[in-house]
Amino acid sequence: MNYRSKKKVTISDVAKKAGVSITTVSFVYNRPEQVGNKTIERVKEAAEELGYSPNLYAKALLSGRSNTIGVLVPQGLYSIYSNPFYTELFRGVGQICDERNYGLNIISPVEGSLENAINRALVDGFIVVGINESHKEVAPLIKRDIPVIFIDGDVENNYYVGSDDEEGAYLAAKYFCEKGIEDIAIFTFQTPDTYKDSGYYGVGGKRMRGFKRALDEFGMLWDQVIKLPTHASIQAGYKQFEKLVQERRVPRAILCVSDVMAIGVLQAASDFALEAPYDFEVIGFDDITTAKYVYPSLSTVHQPIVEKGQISAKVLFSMLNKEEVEFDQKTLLPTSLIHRGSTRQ
Amino acid sequence: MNYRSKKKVTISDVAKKAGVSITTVSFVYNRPEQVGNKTIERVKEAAEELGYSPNLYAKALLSGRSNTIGVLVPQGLYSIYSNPFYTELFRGVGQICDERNYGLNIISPVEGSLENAINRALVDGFIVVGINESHKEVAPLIKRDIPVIFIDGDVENNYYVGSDDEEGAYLAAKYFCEKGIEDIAIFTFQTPDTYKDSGYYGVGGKRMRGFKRALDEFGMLWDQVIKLPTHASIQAGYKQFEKLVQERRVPRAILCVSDVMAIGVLQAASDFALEAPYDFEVIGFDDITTAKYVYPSLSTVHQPIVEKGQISAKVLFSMLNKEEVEFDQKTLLPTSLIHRGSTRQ
DNA sequence: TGCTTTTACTAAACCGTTTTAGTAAAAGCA
DNA sequence: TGCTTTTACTAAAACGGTTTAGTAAAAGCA
Repeated sequence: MNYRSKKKVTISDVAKKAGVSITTVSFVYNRPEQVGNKTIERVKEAAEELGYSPNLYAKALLSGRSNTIGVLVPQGLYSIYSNPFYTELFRGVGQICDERNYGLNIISPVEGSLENAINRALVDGFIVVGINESHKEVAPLIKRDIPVIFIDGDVENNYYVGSDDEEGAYLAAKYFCEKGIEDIAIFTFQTPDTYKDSGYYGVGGKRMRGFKRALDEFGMLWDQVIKLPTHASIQAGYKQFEKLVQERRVPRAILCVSDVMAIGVLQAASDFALEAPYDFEVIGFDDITTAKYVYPSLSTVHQPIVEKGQISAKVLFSMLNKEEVEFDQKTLLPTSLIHRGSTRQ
Repeated sequence: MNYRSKKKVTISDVAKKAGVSITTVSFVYNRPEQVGNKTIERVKEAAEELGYSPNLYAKALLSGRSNTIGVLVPQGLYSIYSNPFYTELFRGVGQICDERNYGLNIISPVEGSLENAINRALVDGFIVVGINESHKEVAPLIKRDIPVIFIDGDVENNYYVGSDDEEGAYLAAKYFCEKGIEDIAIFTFQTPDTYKDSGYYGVGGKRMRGFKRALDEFGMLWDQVIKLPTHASIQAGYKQFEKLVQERRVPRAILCVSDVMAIGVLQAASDFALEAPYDFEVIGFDDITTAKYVYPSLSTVHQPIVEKGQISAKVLFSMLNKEEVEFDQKTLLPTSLIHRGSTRQ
C-alpha cells in the first residue's frame, strides 16, 4: 500500500469557505465570546467540512512554548529502554508531568551527537542525565538559554539532583571487608569513549571511590582487586561472570556498579550450578524493582530513583514558571545497603 | 534560588550586529558556500557574542516537520513507565528511531483526554497503542491528516500491528484443560471506563475469547470460572491473590492476562508459604524480560513485543516518507506458550 | 432624535525563520 | 575594451497562526 496525505488546510481556507476573516476564525477557537452565534456555527461547519486542524508549529512559534520537557540521555533509545534504571527515573519525571499536564520527550543522541539532538528538541526545558555540565556536547544547552537541571553528573554551576553514590558504594564494600573477604571482583561501568573524561567518570567514578575508601580503611590493596568493565545490561553481566567461571576464578564476593549486571551474574551462576550466597555473594546498585523478584533476591545499594526523577522535574517546572525553587541548588539523596538473598548476613 | 532567562536573541539581532542582512545570516548556517569567508567569520562571531541559537519552532513551521514520532498511550506516564510491556514496546520503536535519527515522544492523556494530548503533540506521525480506531478520542488524529498506525486495538480502516492474542490465550487455557483442571481463575484487565466500549475490550477481549474457546472445547462452563478484574501491575496481582488466600479459595490454576499480574501472584504466594507449581499453577501473558528471572520462573504466553514496536515504527516511517510500505495493512504476529517454572509439565 | 455604548467583525502587524528572485560589483575572457 | 559570467549579498515573500487597534452597525438611553 501507499500512503498519501492530502495537502494541509489552513485557517485562511476556512475563512474563505465561511466567508469571514481569518481573525474571526481564530476567535471562534480562542475567544468565542467575541463572535456571533450563527458565525461560530458557520465557521465550525466550514472547518469540519474541510477537515481543518490548526498548525501546531505556528502556535508554538507565537507562544514560544511546546508544553513539553525533555530528558537528555547519553545513549540510544534502544539501550535506554532496556535499562530499568531509566524506566524508573522516567516514572518519577512522568508522574510530575502528568500532574502538570506537560509532555515528556526522551532525547537521545542524533547520529551519535547529543549536540545535534539538543539542537532539534522542541522542548521547554531539559533534565540532563549522566553527563557532566562541562562536557562540550551540552554546551548548546546553555546557549539556548533554556532551563536545565542535571542528574548524576559532575555539576558546579547548575541545578543538580543526585544520590550519595560514594556512601552507598562504601557501605557495600565495607560489608564484605568486615566479613574479612579479600577475594573481591568489581563490575564497573564501561564508559563510552565519547563521554569519558579522565579516570572514573560520573556516578561510576563516585561508586568506585566509595568502594576504594572501604578497602583502604581495611588495609586492602585497591590495585589487587579485579575490575571488570561491563556494559549496564543483564546480558553483559552474564557474559562477564561466565568468563570468570570458565577461567576458574569466581571470586568470593562481587560488587556491581549496577543491578542489571548483578542480575546477569545470578543468572549465569544458576546456569553453571553455582548459587549465591553460598558459592559467592553479590551486591548490586540501584535497587531497581526487579531486584526484589529475582532468585535469589538481590542485595543491593538502594537509591531513590523515582524520587530523583520527581524532584528534578519539580525543580525544572519551577524554573519554567519563574517561581521560587523549593529545593537547594544541589540535592543529594541518601543511599542505603539492602540485604536480601544474594548475601549471607 | 530564582531562575530568570534573558530575552531571546533572534537572527535579526545577529544581522544587525554583523552589519549584514538576515538572509546572509541564514545562509551562513544553511548554505555557507554562498557567503564570503570574512563575512562568515563576522557573522559567527556576532552570533557567538550574542549567544544566538535559531528558533526551532520557526524552523518547524517552515519545514512542517519535527523529526519526531509519537506513541499514543491510554494512561498517564507514571502508569506507562511502571509497565514493562510498554517499556519493551518502546525499545522496539526506539531502535528504529535510533536508526532513522528520529525522536520519540510518548504521548499520554492531558487532563484525562487523549484528544487534548493529540492536539498538542509536535510529532510527524503516531503509533496508537491499545485504543480502537473507532474511539472518539482518536478522531482528531484522522482530522490532523497525519500518518497513524495502530497497535493492539480493534482496527479496520488503518494500518495495524498486533499479536495473535486469541490463539495465545487459547493455548494457555487448553494446557490446563488438558490436564483436567477445572478449578481455574482468570485475572482480567480492569478496563478504565473511558476506554471501555462494551463487553471485553481490545487485547483483553481477544485473550478472554481465547480462554473461552479452550474451555468450551473441553465442555467447561465459562460462567463458572472466576474472573477477577485486576490492574496491570505487580501490586494489583499481589493484592488479588492475597484476597484469594484470605478467602481460602486459591484455585488450582490461574490464567493472567498480563505477566505483571502473574508476578504479583508469585510474590504473594511466596509470602503466604505457597509455591507454584506445587500448590497451584500460573500462566502469564506477554513474556516480558523479567518473566525469566523471577522465582519460580514464569510460564507465559510469549508475544514478540519488541518486534511489534519495530514493525509499527517501520511502517510509520514508510508512510512519513511516502514510500511503499513493506508490510500488509494488518500484521498479526504469532504467540506461543512458554513453559517455565510456574507450571508443571 | 441624537448621543453613547456595545456587539461583531476585520486589516494589518507580528512571531523568527527559509527561500526565491534579483542586483551590483568583481572576475573572466576575447 | 566591452561583454558575459560569477560572486556576494539582499529585499521581500512566504510559513500559519494570534493579537492589537480599529470600524461600522446595532442597541441602549435620555
